[in-house]
Amino acid sequence: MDKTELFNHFLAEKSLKKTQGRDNIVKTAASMKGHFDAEQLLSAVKKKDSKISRASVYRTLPLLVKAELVKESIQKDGRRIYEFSQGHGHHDHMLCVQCGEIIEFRDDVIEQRQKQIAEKYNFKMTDHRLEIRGLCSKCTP
Amino acid sequence: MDKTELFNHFLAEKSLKKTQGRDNIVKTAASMKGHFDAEQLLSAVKKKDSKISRASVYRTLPLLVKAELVKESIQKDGRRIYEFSQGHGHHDHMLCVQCGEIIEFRDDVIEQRQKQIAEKYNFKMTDHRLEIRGLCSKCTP
DNA sequence: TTGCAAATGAGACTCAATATCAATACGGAG
DNA sequence: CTCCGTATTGATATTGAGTCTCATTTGCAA
Ligand SMILES: [Zn+2]
Ligand SMILES: [Zn+2]
Ligand SMILES: [Zn+2]
Ligand SMILES: [Zn+2]
Repeated sequence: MDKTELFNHFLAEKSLKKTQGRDNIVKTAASMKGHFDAEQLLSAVKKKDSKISRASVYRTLPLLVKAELVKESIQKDGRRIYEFSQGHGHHDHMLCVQCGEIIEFRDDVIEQRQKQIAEKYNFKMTDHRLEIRGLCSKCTP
Repeated sequence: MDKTELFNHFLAEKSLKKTQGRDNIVKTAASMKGHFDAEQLLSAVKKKDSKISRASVYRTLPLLVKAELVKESIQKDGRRIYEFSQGHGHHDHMLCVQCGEIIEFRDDVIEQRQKQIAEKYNFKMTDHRLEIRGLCSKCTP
């Protein structure tokens, strides 16, 4: 089942309607390489449907996040960025404050440890976000 | 050396001036319990000096962060929140999405592991942020 | 004290994100 | 398939945290 279909199932489950706008948005999001923000996605969608509105993109992005097709993260300046989940599952980020490069990683020790910590506090973890900031190898003097 | 003095030293080092406004802001920040945002701090400072401007608070907060007297974090909605460093050092957060409670924790296994991951990528970590989201014990059905 | 750069207050401004609302399009009932 | 109620949309106004501007004030060193 491909990503677009998955989204249609999600819409059906939630009694939301399958519309041309939403379809264009998922397909475009799926075609984005790497990280993008709402405005970049809007521009991209406009190439297919010049009448799409900014509001529709801003309204659809949270749906894609809920459907787990898109991952949202928040930068230091508070702006939201997204990336389409190309099936490579959960991962965390290292962000270079100099050149902006984003390195993705996944460490099972950390993942596991978080579960243990949550348990210790009787906290029911739904998700988490780990961002390591600093300088990447290219930017280290 | 108390926190206010520490800030004065910081100002001197950076050739910044010690002013009444900055003094009121540090002292007020130091008296804040738990987490607060810029507007809450502004209100609090206004009780001592009704003429303090929003801009001064917004200009001073980054100084407090640089001076390591205040810790800044960014919420899921992009807003910045702060907390005065009562000397209890680095810690990460668990945030209850239901009631908003913030649980602080520190886990050395995770702290250590992050250093190792950064090293593996020749990444020079300056700081990091880990936020675990979910439901606290009081909000679990 | 004097002089000047730094800092301030007040408010204009920015810009991502949200809200509004009339017009439109979806999709289930018939 | 057609009809109808409602979810969705586009266009635009509005919000709100945070930043910028600039005339005025303040700190501080000579
Ligand atoms: Zn993780
Ligand atoms: Zn870099
Ligand atoms: Zn940590
Ligand atoms: Zn709770």
